[in-house]
This record gives sequence, C-alpha cells and structure tokens, in this order.
Amino acid sequence: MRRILVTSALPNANGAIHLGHLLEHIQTDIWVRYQRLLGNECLYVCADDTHGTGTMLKAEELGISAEQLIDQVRIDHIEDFKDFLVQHDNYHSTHSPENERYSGLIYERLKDAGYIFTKEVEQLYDPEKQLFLADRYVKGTCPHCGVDDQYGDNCEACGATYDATELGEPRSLLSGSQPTLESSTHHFFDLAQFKEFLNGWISTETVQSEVANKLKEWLDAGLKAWDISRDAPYFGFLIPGTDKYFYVWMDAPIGYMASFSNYCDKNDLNFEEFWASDSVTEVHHFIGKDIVNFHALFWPAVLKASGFRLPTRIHSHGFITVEGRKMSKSRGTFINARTYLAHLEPEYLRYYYAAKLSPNNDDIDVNWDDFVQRVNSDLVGKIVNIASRCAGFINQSSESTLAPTIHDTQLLQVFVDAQESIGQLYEAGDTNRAVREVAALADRANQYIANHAPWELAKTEGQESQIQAICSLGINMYRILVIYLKPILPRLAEQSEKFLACGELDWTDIGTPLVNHRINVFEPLFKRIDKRAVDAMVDASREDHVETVDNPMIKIDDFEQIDLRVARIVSAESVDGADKLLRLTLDVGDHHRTVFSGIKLAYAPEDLVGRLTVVVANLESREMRFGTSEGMVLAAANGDSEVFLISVDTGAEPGTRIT
RNA sequence: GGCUACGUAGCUCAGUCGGUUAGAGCACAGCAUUCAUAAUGCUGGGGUCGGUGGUUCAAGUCCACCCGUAGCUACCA
Repeated sequence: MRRILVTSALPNANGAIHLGHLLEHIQTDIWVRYQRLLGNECLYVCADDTHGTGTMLKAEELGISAEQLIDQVRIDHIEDFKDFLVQHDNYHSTHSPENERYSGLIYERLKDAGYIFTKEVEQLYDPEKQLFLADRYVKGTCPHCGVDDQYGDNCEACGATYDATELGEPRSLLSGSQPTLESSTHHFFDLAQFKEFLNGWISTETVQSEVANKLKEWLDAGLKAWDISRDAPYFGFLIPGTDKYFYVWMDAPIGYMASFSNYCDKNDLNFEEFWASDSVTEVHHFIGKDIVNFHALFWPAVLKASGFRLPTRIHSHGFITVEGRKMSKSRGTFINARTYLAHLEPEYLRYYYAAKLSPNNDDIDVNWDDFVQRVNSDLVGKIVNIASRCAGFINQSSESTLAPTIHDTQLLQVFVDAQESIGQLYEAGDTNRAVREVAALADRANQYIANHAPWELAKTEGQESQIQAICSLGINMYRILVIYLKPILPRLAEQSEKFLACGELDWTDIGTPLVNHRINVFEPLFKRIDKRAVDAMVDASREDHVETVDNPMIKIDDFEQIDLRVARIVSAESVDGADKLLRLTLDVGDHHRTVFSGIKLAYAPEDLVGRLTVVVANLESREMRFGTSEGMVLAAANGDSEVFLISVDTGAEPGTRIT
C-alpha cells in the first residue's frame, strides 16, 4: 500500500472560488479518489493563502480586520469545495499557529546553515499610506517606450521588463500620491547555491517534460537570491529576531505542511513519517503552470536546505478559458462556484473537466454547448442508459434478481481487462483518455443489448430466463463502468450502489460480477442538462449582476418603495411548536396587525410589550404554518440568538413614516 | 523582445521512433428500432492537418521563417 500526501495550490483569501480553482481541485480530487479506490492511504490537504498586502487592503476596503476577512472567506471556500464533492481531509489556513511554527523553524534552519543574508533595498514608498509599494500598486511611464499608465514590473505596450524605480512619473495606485524612494533592510534566501542541486532534481519523474524545459531555461539564465522579507505594515508573520515579515510566498507552501501537521494532531498521525528527509511516503503537489517557479525552484531548495523531504511530483495544469477566451466578468464567463451551483449539478462539471484533463499543461477550454452535449449524450444517453434499459426487465420479469450465470463471459472479460489501462491513465492524470475508454465500453454494452433485443424475446412466452441473462450482463457491465467512473462521479456511484444493493464498490470488485443477486428498483440517476440553466448561469455572472450581488447600491427611489413605520408592540406571545417565533401584535397607528418574528431566542415576550420598533408595512403578507404574518419587524442579527431589535426613541407615534 | 507550449473535420480532441486512401466522440444526414431519462443500433457526408519555404524515396509528424493563441520573463498575488 502506498502512503501519499496530496495538495492543491492554496486559494487566495481575498476572492471567491471560481471555475479555475475548481479545475485544479477537481483534478486533484479525482486523482486522490482513484488512489483511495485502489486502497492506498491518500491524504489530501489544502488551506487558504491568507497573507500579503492584498488581504490587508481588501479588509481595509470592507472595514473589517484581516482576521475577520480570512475567517469568513475560509468558511465560504470550504462550503464551495464540499458542494463540488471535493474531499479535502483538512482545509486549514496559512494564518495558523502551525504555519507560524514551521515558517519560523525553516527560517532558523536556513539561517543556521548560512543561506540567509541581508541587503539594503531601495523601494518605492507611499508616504500617504505609509507602506512600501509592490510593483502592481505602482503605475507610471515606461522607461523604454515612454507609454504612460504601465505597472511597475513590465510594459504592456512594448513588453520591456524593468524595475519599478525606473518608471517615469510614478504614482501610487493606493493613494494617488507620488511615491518616494526609501531604503530598508531585506532578508534573502541564497537560491543560487542550489543550482546544481535543482539541475539534478528536475527530471521527468518530478515534473512534466515541458515544465522541465522551462525550468532548465531559468536555471541556465542563473538564479538570483530570493527576497523573503517584507516591511511593515504587512499581514503575515514576523521573521524571528527581526521587525520584518515573511513574504507571502515564503509561508504559503509551508502552509501545506502546516495544514498536514494540523491534521496529524487531530488524527494521531506522525508528521515526520511524511516530511522527514528520509521519508518513504509520497508527496504530490497539484498546481497551475503560472506558479511552477515557486514550487519547482524555491520550494525544493527551501526544503532541501532545511532538512525536509522533497516533493515526489509536481503536477501542473493549464488555465481555464471560456468560449475560447480568458474568463471575463463583462462577458459573463467569470463564473463563481456558488453561481454555478445555483443552476447546475456539480457532477456535470466534474465529468466535463475529467473528459478534458490531460497530464500536460495546455489550457482547457470550457465551451458550454460542448458541455451540454457531452454530458447529455455520454452520461445520460450512453452510460446511465445501460442501467435504465436493463433494469425494467429485471425489476419486472425476474423479481429484481440477477441471473445465476454470465451470459457472455468473453464480453464481460473485456470490461474487466480494461482496468489495467484505465488505472494507468488515472495514475498518469490522463483522465480524458480514461473517460474515452469508459465511453467506448459503454458503446460495447449498448451494442450487445441491441443485438440481443430482449424486448423482442419478451413477445414470446417462456423466454424469461434468456431475458434475465441478457439484462443481468447489462447490469454487470454497468456496475464495472460505475467503478471506473467513481473517482469522477462519486454521487452517481453512491446512488448506483444503492440501486445495485451491492455495498460500497472499490477497485477489487471489478472481477467479481453480481450473480443471483437482488437489486432495487431503478430510479433515474442523472438528469440531462437543460441549456436554459446554462444561459441563466451565464446571465447571473455578468458584471452588472456581480455588482448588484457584491455591492448592492440602490437608488433613492428604490429605498422609498419600502414603507417603514413606527410600531408599538401591543402584545407578544410565544408560538407553540415553533422554536424561534414570537407572534407580535403591533399598533401601527390606525390599525393593529399581526407579525411573526424569529426573535424568541433573544427576547422574552413580556419584555417586548410597550416597546417601539420599526415595521416594514408594505411587505406582502405571508402564510405561515402558524398564521398569516402581515409585515416584518427590523432587527440586527448575527445568528439566531444574537438578535437586537431596532428601537425608536420615545416620543415617536405609532404609524409615523420613517424616511 | 526572449523563452515554453499550442494551432488537425461545425465543436472538443487523438495521432507514439516521419511510412500504405489522416482518426475518435459529439453535432449533422439516411435507415432500423421503440426496452430505456426522444435514449439505442447500422450506414454515410465532412479536413489540401495555421501559412510559406526546405530536408527526405516518403512530413500532420523533422528544420527555418511568418501569422495567431496561452503562459512565463523572479522583490505580482
């Protein structure tokens, strides 16, 4: 049995999960589930990447602390992945005690081994915001071609790369002020000392060949020392013994270790067995091709220098394009996980990605017409159809019991024998070919059924056992296909296991067909995609929509549509049979009305009588189990028990309009 | 600008060390069928393999240049 630790790149804590993240996590999850299906010990950890200036600025913009921001975002991320059936064993945070400990430890080891040195660095500084400016926060004129409005690292007009200090007329994007040049002491990791080591480490065992080519190019160009420090203010960890912070890319990969360490503590596992330099376990990182330098240059060098084991393999993938172009908010092709889930099933996307994933790092195009066709014809029309067309006969004419023998053992053997190549394809990450092989097998199954036409046999008496034999083989072929697809479609597998009444399927079940076995009544396992759901999702993703969701600015007229009135609580009583509801009778000036309010956990009814509060007077009345609610009272709420009813200062008269 | 890749039928992609009339799935057309979530089976049409030039008995496959796309080009996350 192999012991394997797997990671996906850490999503950044200042944005929502979108189609791009999902590609990576679904790809990783498929590989992990395949390993588990085989019976290998395979642990999958991830975390949010929380540090850096970006988090700091985003939190400031929202008027909350960085900690509040990353806590909330992490909860959202976990929900999103869970709903896409991505099975992380642990989803931690880089802003964690474990990460601080390992970052400090690794730094100390690098320092003790003589790989750390300091150097004065001159950088642009925003005097108004009082912070040093990363390249992306500075714009100015390109020193080469003179075009204005270029970022601090390279020119989009002429392609030149340069130092931010070379920009003409620089200005800070944060405050608009003119940056000054300030110097500060930075801490560097002496990467150049690892050129020989990296040259040896990079091979087709550790990275894909095209990635190796790219890495060789970087190595040949020469390695520079890596600046691992940032000046305050910075959201991150202090470097021990200094007043500087770790650069986010220093502690981000260490976050893999930290998340795993956290998992070990909770599950009584030995961290060292996976991370000691002589470990015999495997570590696999799944990443996007844009961050290959961090994972295949800096990271192995840091691990080597600090006495930890090296990654077994870096799996890098390409980017997502939608309809042939980069994801774009205005075109409605920048689709968040949550938006997708509001319209479509997660397994549609898992299947579609699986049908396109390969071990190379080409970009992957999402074409929605293709998406609908592939899912509908392959999954519903071809694969699930096998079960659907056979089940009726078995359920009706054979008392739901499969035949005692296999009707065509050679054919079934073809399905069994495919396990070797399909397994290899999963192992290599060549998921699209695995899917193609499964689809080809499904074709064989459908041909077999058409050739033997059980519906013809049913027209004459006494053919029951023949029909049972044919359809039982059909069901057994389907069962094998389900095992092959289980890493991609875990929910379909689960429902099929119920239908087959066969317990949890794994790879070892491939060679043992079900005979003389009672199955359950077939129920549709997969709905076909309605193209209109896709259109609705794309619509909901367009920029204007995104803005109204994220930042619901309304016009004064919109506000005036809401009729807010002062109300006096005349009576309040607990509602029998409801956990949270109180029945309030409100005096709204010219009449009384009944309003149900979910504030029972926070207020005793008797304390409310006589109080003034605010009611939405023109809210559509709503039929509830306990009566009709004619409006709604306003309260600040943070959960069910932390509820604070809005009060109106004494003197106000019930019925008065609030504007 | 340099580098790493990619560009094959309407769509998404295979094409291993260059070797017979370039493949698959979906879509499309015709026929059959009606057990099945209008699902399935059979047959068929469709490509001068981004362009130009070259190497070779032979090039989608190798070389050069050009065009297009993506990414990288280290103190961006």
